[in-house]
Amino acid sequence: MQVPPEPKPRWERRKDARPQELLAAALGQFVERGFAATRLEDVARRAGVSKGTLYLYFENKEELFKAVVREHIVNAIGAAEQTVAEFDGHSGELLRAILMRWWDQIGATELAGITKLMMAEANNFPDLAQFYNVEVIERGNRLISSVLVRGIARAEFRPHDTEVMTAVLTAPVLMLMMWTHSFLPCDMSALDPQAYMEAFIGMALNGLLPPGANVA
Amino acid sequence: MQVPPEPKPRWERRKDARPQELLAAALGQFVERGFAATRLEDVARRAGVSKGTLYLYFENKEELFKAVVREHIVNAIGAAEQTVAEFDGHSGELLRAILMRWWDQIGATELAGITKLMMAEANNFPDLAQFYNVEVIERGNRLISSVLVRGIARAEFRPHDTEVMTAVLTAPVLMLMMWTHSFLPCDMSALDPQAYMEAFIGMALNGLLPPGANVA
Amino acid sequence: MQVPPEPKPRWERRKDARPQELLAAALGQFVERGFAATRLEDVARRAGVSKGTLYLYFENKEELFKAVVREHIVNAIGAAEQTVAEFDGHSGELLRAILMRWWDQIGATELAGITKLMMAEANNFPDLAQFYNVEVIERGNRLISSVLVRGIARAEFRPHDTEVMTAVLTAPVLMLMMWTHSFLPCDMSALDPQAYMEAFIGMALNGLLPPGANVA
Amino acid sequence: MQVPPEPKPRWERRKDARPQELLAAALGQFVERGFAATRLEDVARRAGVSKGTLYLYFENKEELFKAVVREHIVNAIGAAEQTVAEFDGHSGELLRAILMRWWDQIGATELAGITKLMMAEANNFPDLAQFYNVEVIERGNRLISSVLVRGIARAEFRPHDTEVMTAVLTAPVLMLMMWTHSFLPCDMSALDPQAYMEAFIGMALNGLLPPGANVA
DNA sequence: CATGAATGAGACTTCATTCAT
DNA sequence: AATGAATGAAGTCTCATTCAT
Repeated sequence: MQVPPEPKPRWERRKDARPQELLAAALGQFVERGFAATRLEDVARRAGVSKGTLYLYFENKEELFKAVVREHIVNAIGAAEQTVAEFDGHSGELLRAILMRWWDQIGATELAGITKLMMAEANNFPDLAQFYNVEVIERGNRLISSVLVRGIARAEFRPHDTEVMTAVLTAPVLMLMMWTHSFLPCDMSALDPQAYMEAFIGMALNGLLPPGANVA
Repeated sequence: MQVPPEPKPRWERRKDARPQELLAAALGQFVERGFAATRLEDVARRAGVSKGTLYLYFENKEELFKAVVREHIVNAIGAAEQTVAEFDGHSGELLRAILMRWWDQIGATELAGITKLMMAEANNFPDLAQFYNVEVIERGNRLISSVLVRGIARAEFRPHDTEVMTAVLTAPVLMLMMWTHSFLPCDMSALDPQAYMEAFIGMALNGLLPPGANVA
Repeated sequence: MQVPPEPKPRWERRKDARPQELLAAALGQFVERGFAATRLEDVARRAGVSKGTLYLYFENKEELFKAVVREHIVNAIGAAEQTVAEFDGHSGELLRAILMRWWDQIGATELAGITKLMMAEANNFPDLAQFYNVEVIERGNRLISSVLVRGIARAEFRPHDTEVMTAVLTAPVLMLMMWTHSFLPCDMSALDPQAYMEAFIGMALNGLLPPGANVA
Repeated sequence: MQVPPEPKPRWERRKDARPQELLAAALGQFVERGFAATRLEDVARRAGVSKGTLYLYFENKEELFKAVVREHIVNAIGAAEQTVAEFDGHSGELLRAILMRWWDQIGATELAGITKLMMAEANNFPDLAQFYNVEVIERGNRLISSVLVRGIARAEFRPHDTEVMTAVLTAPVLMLMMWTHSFLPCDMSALDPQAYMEAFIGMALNGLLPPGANVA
């Protein structure tokens, strides 16, 4: 016999769902306007609540932003770390998989706006920068680096400085996110992200192969 | 015989110099704070004039910013176009030269802050975005593309979509500028620009070579 | 034979105790922060209930405050009136007793904070001022005055305007309360209340004695 | 021949007078409402300027308040110090003079509201309390104490602890100020300040005289 | 009885822009 | 040409009070 999960009264369900709704609204607004230019009143309106309600759930604007990042970005990194740990094949394929997945799950979504926002405003909000650096950047870089180290160890990549190469390899992806959320929305020069990613990864893998392994 | 241009009295020369001083002050402030966060009062103080004086020379904040861009960025592109037109050698070398020069003359200087600023705030200031896109981005992209076209035509590069590859190739440089003016000042992970540029260009040229031309 | 009042079941006793707990919490918060600056949320938290509960027992902030005053201050005055009625000795001793008792039972306790609060905020909350004036001030003044009248009648005090002298005599005590709850907490100049009260009463009694009765 | 003082242009005169106007408006508003309850917008309206103008002259609300105190209170103390230094007569007369003058120049004026305000809100604004304690209270107390010391030295006062007595003697004056700006405005019990001061000073001087010197 | 989520008016503070001098 | 005083809209955050559950 099934005991249906006791349905919470609407009012309480509301309470539980509220933070998610607020975070979703905040994400949208932050992505559209940036951190400084986002008005909490707009976030509230977007979530269908009053200004004051935001402060029931988040201490202030910065904490609201951090919550958005934790909710949407930090989790995704954990999943990627899992993938790397379990992968069993050519490091070039692993690198391709990780980068494409980064693009697909973050870069191609609204979330890329957060990455762009951080690059754009880190300077003006040192606390946020510190937070994001620890929770996202350093952790993400470690992930990419580990793939490069693996590739070199297995003689699938030519030897190189993996720290620097990590910066080089992440740059085009980051840049594509930036691009997508800066000039592209002003409907300037169209740019096909898939083609861009393919071109970049093709070139990169090619450039990483050990001497003599270059192929068409 | 040449008649030397009558030397202006000092106070009048000062009058002519005034806009330059204002632009220099504005550049510094924009780079440090970004467009929105720059207060005209700070620009004025930095230039040693009053707030009102700014409005004698520039209609408003946006026009002041455009003037900064014209003064410092647009000119540099013209010079680079010259270089390309006159170059006579392997396209890989030309590409390397153009990219390194971009880095040295813009990326490594205060001016990179403008590039970063535009990526960061284009969304919030569509007029600026439009202006910058026409005057800087499209023109700069045409320059890189022309080098790729040249390389393919001379069979020095493998065939590829030059538009996309331009985006890919500019990304790491742009990204390094962004980086330098976003997280690095918060003294996070140090990153050696020279090493970064070398790694990137090395990889890129390697990846662009025609099949079979790969070398150590 | 007395039939003891039927003992209420525990949960109901708790119900009866609830207002007392709320008043205690309110007293503490009002004393610490003042009337305007006290947040009902803090009162509620301090009492271990929710904000809404306060409104079940008290119509609003002002009524809550009035209840605190009635509970803690008004009662004390009644007791003092009793003492005066029953006293049988030199009026100087009676005055000393009343003043010392006022200090010991109110001034030296948390309750002095209410006196201070009223002086501080009467102006901004005329309704509270009116209430406090009738329930506390006028009644208290009548008490002191009656002692002075008694002293003059018995030729134990020199003749004087008892209304004015009441104000003069209450001033140092009131001031000590104010002091204790304004600058002293900021740990400024220490001041020994006992010494202060002794000095004041000694001087006052001395000043009140009939001509020729001055003693060391 | 008289050279009329060159009349400043209206605009500049305005600038010079502006801070005084603002301080006057602020004084009035602070006295009427207290510190926390004073809205800067009201101060501005009272001075006939816009809200923003206040911030041209004073960094924030606290600095505005400090400026009011410096302008109106601190100066008065200096003058009183002068009087004491120059006085040549019985210390009782000096004490009477100082206290009456304090009342006349501060207590009976709008400025008493500042004294009341500080007692009322010192607790909630520790920075202001600190400032006021150093600039006003300690300095004022030193002044009174010095008179008592003088009186004892000249055998015009009975020996006593001058620190404590200073607190006792200032209390009635302070209290009268408090009174005037707390309950009296609510037009409660009238109280004649002159009679109050006379009664207090008479009693106090009487109480301070050396043993045996008591007179009618 | 009790809860606590929600509201919304209102406070301080900032800054691009104007304009009398 | 230059000043700098003045404006006022806008943004973050607070809190007494209400009300559905």
